[in-house]
Amino acid sequence: MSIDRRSGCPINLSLEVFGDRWSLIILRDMIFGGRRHFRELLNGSLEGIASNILADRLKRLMELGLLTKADDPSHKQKAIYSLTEMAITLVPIMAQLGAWGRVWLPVTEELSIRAELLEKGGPPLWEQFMDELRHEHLGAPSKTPPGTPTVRQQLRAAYEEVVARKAEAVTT
Amino acid sequence: MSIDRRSGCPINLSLEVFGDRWSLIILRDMIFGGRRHFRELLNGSLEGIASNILADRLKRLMELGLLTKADDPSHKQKAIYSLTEMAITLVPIMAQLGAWGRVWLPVTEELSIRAELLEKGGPPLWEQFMDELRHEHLGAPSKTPPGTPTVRQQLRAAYEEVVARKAEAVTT
DNA sequence: CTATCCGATTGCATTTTGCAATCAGTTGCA
DNA sequence: TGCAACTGATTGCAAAATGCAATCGGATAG
Repeated sequence: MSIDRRSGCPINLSLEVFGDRWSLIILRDMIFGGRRHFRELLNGSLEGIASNILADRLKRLMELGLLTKADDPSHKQKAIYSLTEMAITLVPIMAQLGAWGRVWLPVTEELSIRAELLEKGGPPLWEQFMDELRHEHLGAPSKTPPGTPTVRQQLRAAYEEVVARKAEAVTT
Repeated sequence: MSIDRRSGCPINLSLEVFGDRWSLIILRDMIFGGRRHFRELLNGSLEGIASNILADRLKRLMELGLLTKADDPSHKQKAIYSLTEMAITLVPIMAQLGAWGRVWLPVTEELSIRAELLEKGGPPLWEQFMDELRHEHLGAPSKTPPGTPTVRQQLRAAYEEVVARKAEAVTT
């Protein structure tokens, strides 16, 4: 499978890669949610993707060079999906999409806190995050000093904090 | 028409707005190509959009608050479409999409030179461009000093330069 | 032995898209 | 006045994509 190439315009070609309702959602869950397995992506996604669509998109994203698949050594039937450098460099796009959506669309606070953190951190934080993803998915040596909290930890902590605050607001 | 709201995630909601093959192409032609009329969008797009799809997307983008429509005083049948602030703030997303596509996809040089210029100019150039779009589409006073070449002029000049150089390469 | 989990695949109904033809009203020109 | 060209669309129809539920054979845990 390859893209249609309706034109050689970079924006058009980018849209041909992930200008559909699911490809970028899957990549979002892998990048920000840390999901690597079929079932994690199937059941973990808030939006409820169908299994046939998920299978099709994973295949497509592999053929386009955004993902790779490998056997999970812990389980003969499990496949583990990894992001390629091509997919990791989508982080700035994700950050901008999140920032725009947060301003203009009816987002929920729990889910937009990550976009806010990513926006506030700016390009340096994006770089740190991409470095971590290269470490996780490509086995690259991490350049961040030991002891530094990972971006994913920060994102998770920010999310938990909002959820806890909301729960408290209900009980009081 | 409103979006489905499969989830309150900013990235998901952004995708629900322009996660299809045409909406962002139309906005690209309006933003970078300066097109404001139905026929300009129909015939000018490199990708060849069908008229029914164009009509549908224009309607949808209006309902979502990204475009407005007004009568063209010069012609009783002409409609002129304008970008809203919501659409103008897509410029950073367009820039990132273009930058990513330029690196990873088989873009043509003529069409990617604009993405390159936008990338090199960075956020300050994006801001200047958005200011110009607010002037053109919203009637806002322009903050750029008189005499400064507009971003669209720069984009056009860069494009012409590449085309001319290519033509020369053929004849020599 | 069996219930559960694994990554998918199948069949089918619904929705979206692509394409060509066409619409009624407006305009420019002879 | 007449007529061709142009305006923003709309219609009908075929093809493709999507959504949904059920199911597959193999692997694993108890």
